[in-house]
Amino acid sequence: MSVSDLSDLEVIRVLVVDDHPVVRAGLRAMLAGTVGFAVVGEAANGDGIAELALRTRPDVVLMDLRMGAGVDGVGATAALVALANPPRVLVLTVYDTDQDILRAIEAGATGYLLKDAPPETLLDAIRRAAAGETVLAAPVAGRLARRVRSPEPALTSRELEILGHVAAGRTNRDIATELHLSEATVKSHVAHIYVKLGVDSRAAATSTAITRGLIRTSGPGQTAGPPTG
Amino acid sequence: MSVSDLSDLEVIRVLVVDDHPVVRAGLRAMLAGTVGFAVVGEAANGDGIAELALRTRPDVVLMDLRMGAGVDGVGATAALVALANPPRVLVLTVYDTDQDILRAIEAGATGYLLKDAPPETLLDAIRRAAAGETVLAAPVAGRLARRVRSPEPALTSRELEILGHVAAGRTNRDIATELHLSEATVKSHVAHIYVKLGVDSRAAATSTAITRGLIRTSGPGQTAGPPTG
DNA sequence: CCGGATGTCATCCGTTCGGCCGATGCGCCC
DNA sequence: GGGCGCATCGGCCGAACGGATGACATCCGG
Repeated sequence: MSVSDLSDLEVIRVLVVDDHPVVRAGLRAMLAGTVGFAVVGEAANGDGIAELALRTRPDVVLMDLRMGAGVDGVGATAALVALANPPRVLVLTVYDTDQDILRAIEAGATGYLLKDAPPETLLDAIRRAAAGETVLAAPVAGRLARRVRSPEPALTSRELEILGHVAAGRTNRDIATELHLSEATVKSHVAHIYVKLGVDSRAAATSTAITRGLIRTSGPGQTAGPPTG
Repeated sequence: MSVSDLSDLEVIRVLVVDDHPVVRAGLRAMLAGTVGFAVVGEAANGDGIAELALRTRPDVVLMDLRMGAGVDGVGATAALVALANPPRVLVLTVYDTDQDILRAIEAGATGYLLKDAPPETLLDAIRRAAAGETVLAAPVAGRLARRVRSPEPALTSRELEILGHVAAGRTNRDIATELHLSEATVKSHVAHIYVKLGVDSRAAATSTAITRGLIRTSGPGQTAGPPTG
């Protein structure tokens, strides 16, 4: 009972959404040790984020993008900006891939920061976000600028689907069978993918797809079991 | 002036190495709010970590693995365990790939935790580590167990080299030329790689290599420049 | 000293790929 | 109505790939 009772005046009310307890503790500590900020709530994922926002009435929501379980950052951001009196959503993540950045901004995020940002930068960003200003981390801004200068053609959903199978090591024929297509059609899609990615082989396409976050790799979770003997 | 003056008795001295200010603040806050712990130092990377350890004399070092610049976690861990009176190194990271885990443990880490661990788990792990106990997060232990059950054959350095080129989209002939080899030799290596990875195409090998952290991808940094027109 | 792993090279052969040309149909927007 | 992007097909062909099999040299450890 102290700062948070000053009835919204001068104090920026912050809601922290991050699945890492350590990160939440860090943000809480940083904001508690600075005048002008009040952490009004926390969540480990996007589940019920709208209700939480209505209850805690934050000015700024610090949002992690990828969270282990539950609604992810993009979905939570979309849910928040759809509110009647939406808070500003400031994405705070370790990932700076084009895909993540674009999806977050499209979802309505006011800013995009990286977790390795120094405290002053972070505090300043929250203030700017609260004021309605768009704030982007330098590397993020660079990516967006580069993207505008040389717009990378977006893959269609069909192409992304095919790309996923290609990265999984499937042959054109396998993909054709699985998607109920002609092999010629698959080859056509693959050729288009190559052009758009600036690539000329399945391996290179796979590499590009993964590093750009175009496809979701199941990760090395299920080991294919090499010799298995 | 209080806890840290109790001359090493009852208090576990902790050194935090992490390139994220937010994470450092979080660990500091969590440990400061718990009796029996004292944060005696911080670092953003592994540079000069040995000297810092000698000066601050930590019982446990909380070590991040991948740090933006400077000496990485594995190197820092190795430097620490080589000291005369080495502190226990507890790796605290978000990555749970086989490669990261193995390299950290080989370097001499006492434990391996994931950053999404709840505070109690983390505090308990630090206590156990200080007592000399090996402590592994559940998912990490599972990976190691699975690896023991079905030991994944390690790729030789030559094979890793070839794999890197394969993942870059090079043809066998290109690789042969670049490495001054016969194309037959490259094919032979690639075949061995397939067997060891449990795979049968370059795309699948690329996918496996990246998700398992076997190769270092330059990332989507330098856009191949698709149509460039 | 011999077995095993590693690295090097070779031949053969069927399959797949990638590039190139073409075509049709559909929805959308100016 | 006429593009234009997208998705769907077809054929052709040279190059590359993947699998099988064998060979030889080196090095290391039992």
